[in-house]
Amino acid sequence: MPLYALVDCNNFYASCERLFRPELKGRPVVVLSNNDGCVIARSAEAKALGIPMGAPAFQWEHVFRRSGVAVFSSNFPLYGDLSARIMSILADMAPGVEVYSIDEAFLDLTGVADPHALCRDIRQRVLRWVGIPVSIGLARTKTLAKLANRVAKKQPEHGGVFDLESGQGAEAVLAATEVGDVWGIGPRHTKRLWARRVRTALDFVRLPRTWVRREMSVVGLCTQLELSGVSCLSLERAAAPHKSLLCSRTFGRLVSELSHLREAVSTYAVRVAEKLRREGAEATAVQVYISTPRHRVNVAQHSAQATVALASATAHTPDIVEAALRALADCFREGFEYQKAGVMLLGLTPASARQVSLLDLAPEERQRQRSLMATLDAVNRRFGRGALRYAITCAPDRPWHMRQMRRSPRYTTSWDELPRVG
DNA sequence: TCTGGGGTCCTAGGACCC
DNA sequence: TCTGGGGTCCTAGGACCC
Repeated sequence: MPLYALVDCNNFYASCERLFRPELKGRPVVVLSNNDGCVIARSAEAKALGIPMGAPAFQWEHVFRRSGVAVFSSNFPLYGDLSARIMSILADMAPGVEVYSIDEAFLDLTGVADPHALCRDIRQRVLRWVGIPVSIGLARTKTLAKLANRVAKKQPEHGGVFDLESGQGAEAVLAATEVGDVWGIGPRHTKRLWARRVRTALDFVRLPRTWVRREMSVVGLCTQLELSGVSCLSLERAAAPHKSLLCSRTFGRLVSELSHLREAVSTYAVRVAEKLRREGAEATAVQVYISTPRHRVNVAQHSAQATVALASATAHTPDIVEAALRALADCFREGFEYQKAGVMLLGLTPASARQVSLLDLAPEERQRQRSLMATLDAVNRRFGRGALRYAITCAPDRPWHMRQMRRSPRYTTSWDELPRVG
């Protein structure tokens, strides 16, 4: 029988921030999304104050003040660095690891003699070496391991590790879990399931397979089978190459001028092209989207997207910027106040295995472009992002720049911001 | 005044081909 | 009166995840 573990960092971003501010132990901590828009992580104390996930920050400002909540802008370089340290510990200790997200990993513990003991050791080591508390759930399928993880988190008496295969088994846990809390069942399906009086994970398992297949596609069926103990999802040891890459931002304030949108879109195009080269990939199409605020009534709304195909697969920034600006011209309408824009690269292929096309540049010209980009990336790595910049992406302090008023120092990823000792 | 960013997969329907 | 059928590819939209 297969055995999976799900390792999940507790309140990851909040735990990261607290790591460097020990005086915040026991105090409520929240981390805000980009643009300081909404709450994306909460310490246990912040949860106890009733602050929900995704809460708009401005609506909770009074609670932050009244209850002495430590509020941080998000600091993804810091979280990414701590995540990498944790993942490398897992890779050392477990036979198979799938890094599922920045704060989660599945382990394949099939055949391990004492999996529960191993998980306790993992938990101890991550806590001691990195300082981040994790919870671990064990079960015969990934979806059940997710469920077991919830139990490990919610019931401290288990010491942070819960094994669904021992004790009274899965059924009691399924009966005690709301169907919407199951991994793979989102708000839409939850609503429809409630309408059919399906309230718990156990109710869901007992639905006819044919109904689940028809109404929730093979994805829903897979979830149902996994909950019943039949493993459909296997461990993906190697990360699959990306099929698309995106850079998008909400603006610091609304933008109606095309020239500002062109600056923003160019900036995002440059950024996403850097990601593309870091992955060793090339794109075959560029998609741009722009939109006005979602949450307003009585204001003219407009959102649009346009896709421009590239002549051939490329990772050359000027080509990508040019295509993005053409797509933007297709989307843009005069007279609207835009709040957000994004640039997506589609049809990604490995740079090493490119298709030869009649429209291709001469090989020497392509080589010239590649060395130019490699030089650019090297300079920006060495001297910081934006050391070498395209003219159109423009200087700091543009009106569309996002707000980020409360960022913590980049303790582990920026020489200027290392923590001081003594 | 103020509501994130970055992904994946599935399905239905249309275009197109033979 | 009668107006094929099957396959593939692409796209848009929906749903989910963290």
